[in-house]
Amino acid sequence: MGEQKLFIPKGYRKTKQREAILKVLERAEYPITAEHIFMELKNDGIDISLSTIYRNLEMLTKEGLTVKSYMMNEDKARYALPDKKNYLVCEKCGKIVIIDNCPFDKFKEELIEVHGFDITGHSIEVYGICPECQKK
Amino acid sequence: MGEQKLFIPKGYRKTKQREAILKVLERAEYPITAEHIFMELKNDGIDISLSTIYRNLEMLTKEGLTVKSYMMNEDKARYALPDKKNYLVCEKCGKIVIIDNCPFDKFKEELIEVHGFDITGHSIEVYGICPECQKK
DNA sequence: GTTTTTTTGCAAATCATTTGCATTTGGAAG
DNA sequence: CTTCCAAATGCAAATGATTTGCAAAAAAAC
Repeated sequence: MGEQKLFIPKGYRKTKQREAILKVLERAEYPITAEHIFMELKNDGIDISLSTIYRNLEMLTKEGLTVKSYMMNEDKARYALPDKKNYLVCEKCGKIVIIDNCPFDKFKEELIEVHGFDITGHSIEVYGICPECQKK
Repeated sequence: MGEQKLFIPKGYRKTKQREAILKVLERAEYPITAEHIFMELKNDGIDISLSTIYRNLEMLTKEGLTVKSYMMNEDKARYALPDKKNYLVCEKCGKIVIIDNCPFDKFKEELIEVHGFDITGHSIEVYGICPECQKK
């Protein structure tokens, strides 16, 4: 199933902190914050410094292994593997649902044609009310 | 042409600072930062406090008159009128181009069907290399 | 094992954004 | 057009996420 193959990019060393961070990102179901990773690891009994987490997230993002994003009304960055980059957020309960078949791909061609850009990436965030909250 | 009709939302007072901020947002061609508004107004000879700008942007965003977003590799928020919400960013020169005919609308129905969300908003950010930078 | 270079942890520094509070202002009511 | 009060502003201080300097620890190289 959802097996990822996150690896430590070439040129960087393999450390237990680095691997632990990757593991948390792998099992996360949606974009998470640095603080979230910190807590998660604390639960796992792994002691790590927040700055190490930030430094690794910066590296991973630069290397394209993770994607950084911000959620509406939140002041902290979230990080996720690229396949969890597009998501729906429920404005009531905060539930986050990943958009699997990214609708964007179908528009890519159109955008290239209209604007002439060589497109390298994108990020889509959608807000709404989830089915459960609609019933209330 | 591009005439906007930004107004001060009902229940809020008309102040010269508020109007000045709205004016800057109207003439901006893409999402701008609070600092940008501050500078712009300083140039216009209008003296205003940064906190007033932040307070107004928060209000405008809450009222739906502006949209807040973050750009890749930037740590500060940007604000724009809703029609300038979706844009392309050149990774080389930083040029920003607004996506006029938002491709998203075509997917809205599909998303509603698949996830059952009642969709209230979205934001799309696309990265790439602009035509000029491609030539270099 | 020893050396070299990267990574980490800690504490202090940054920097965008927020907040408390006294003062000013808009505009409703008289 | 004066009076009055809530809303808005400015300033300085506080906040909170993220970054950074530096010495110690740990990888990979030798």
